[in-house]
Amino acid sequence: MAYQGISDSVIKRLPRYYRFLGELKAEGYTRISSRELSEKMGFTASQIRQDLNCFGGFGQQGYGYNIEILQTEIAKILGLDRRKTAVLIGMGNLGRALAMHINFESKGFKIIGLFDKKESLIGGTVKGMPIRNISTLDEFCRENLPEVAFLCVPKQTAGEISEQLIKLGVKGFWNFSHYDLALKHPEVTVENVHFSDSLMKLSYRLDNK
Amino acid sequence: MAYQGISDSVIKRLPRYYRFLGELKAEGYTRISSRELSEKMGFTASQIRQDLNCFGGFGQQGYGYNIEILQTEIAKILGLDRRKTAVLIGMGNLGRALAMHINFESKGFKIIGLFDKKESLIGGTVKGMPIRNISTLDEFCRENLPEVAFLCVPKQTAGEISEQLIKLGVKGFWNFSHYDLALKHPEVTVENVHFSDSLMKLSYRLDNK
DNA sequence: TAGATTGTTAATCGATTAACAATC
DNA sequence: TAGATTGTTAATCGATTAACAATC
Repeated sequence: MAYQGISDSVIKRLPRYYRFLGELKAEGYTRISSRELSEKMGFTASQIRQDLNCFGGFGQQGYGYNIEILQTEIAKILGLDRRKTAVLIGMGNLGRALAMHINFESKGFKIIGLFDKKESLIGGTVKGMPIRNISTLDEFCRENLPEVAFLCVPKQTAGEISEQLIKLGVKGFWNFSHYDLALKHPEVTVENVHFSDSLMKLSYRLDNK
Repeated sequence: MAYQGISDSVIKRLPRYYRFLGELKAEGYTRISSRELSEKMGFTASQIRQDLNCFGGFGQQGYGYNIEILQTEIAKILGLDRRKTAVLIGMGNLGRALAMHINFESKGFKIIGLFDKKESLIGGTVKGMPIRNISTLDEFCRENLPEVAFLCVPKQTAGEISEQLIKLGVKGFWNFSHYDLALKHPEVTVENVHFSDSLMKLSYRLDNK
């Protein structure tokens, strides 16, 4: 089931629904109405019903939504149940923090390879996985066919490496560099995390609230 | 100069303008038209002119925009020239990565204190700054009055600590936890960075492109 | 059945794009 | 002056909110 024509505005709210439903489930709730959910989440009830109805009628008139079922449906929509393989490029502080911190499995990803170019890092392990020499990336990818790459390298390196990865069949990037991947390669999926953009927004809002 | 009524849609594009103008400047350009900039950035020329005119007429008819001046103006709008003091709470992998990786000064921030509760971390240093015991946070804040906190603690801890910080006068948060600070404290400024939301969006788009 | 709440259509609001007069 | 390009108003498009009929 491939959805299309669903706007980004809707998609960006789905992880939040997923998270809140998980919390409600953990608190022992089994059902909830769009009005109650709206109060907890800060969206309007109307928006919640609109959003969910992009993907199907998960609710029941007069009753509301079954939390367990709804959360499972959203997980399916987000593709969390389909395991995607990933390589992590760049094992500096950030790459290491991601590798150690994040529960990738629960978000539908599995890291199958860690890479860096720095001699002092190569051969070390993180969470039991060896850090490989970036010079072996080509060979590794041809053998293991990762679908996605997490890019934790500086801007200067990002261009070359992403080019290489795309040729090797990588279809998506989680991009922490300031290299403008989406602009250069519109054919692949790019999700950016730009810390400095985020900080600048915070800066603006502190002064203009 | 406090702007208001400027929409979030506009604000979120400002860091990108700032970044691209910096690159153009580094490449030796001195002027650019909205049309040329639109081709480089992937926005429409119309949007660029609209965005910039929220804050003033920085261009010149028949000429375009002076890159140096425009970038400086955007820096002022974003408040990058006004130094805000910050404490970083939580020196696990993520907190450490941020402290080491990011050039806070150029984004208008200065970290004045690092905190954790873990005995093994306390007393260590990162970039020459000592990691302090979280139990001394109260005292430290009363003396040094940080304006902002970077929150790199797990969800369970985030509620209590943010409460404490708000009482101590902290006005803004860079929030990496899943604790819903903005919902609980609408009076403070909150900028969230949610890795898992970002990953889930990537997951969705991989399947539905 | 009566009450509640969804799914869905219509109305409103806001953001983006297009057009063009002002002006450098 | 003629050409270029902004600043700004008007038109369009999309997203959010409101309303309500369908239905559990």
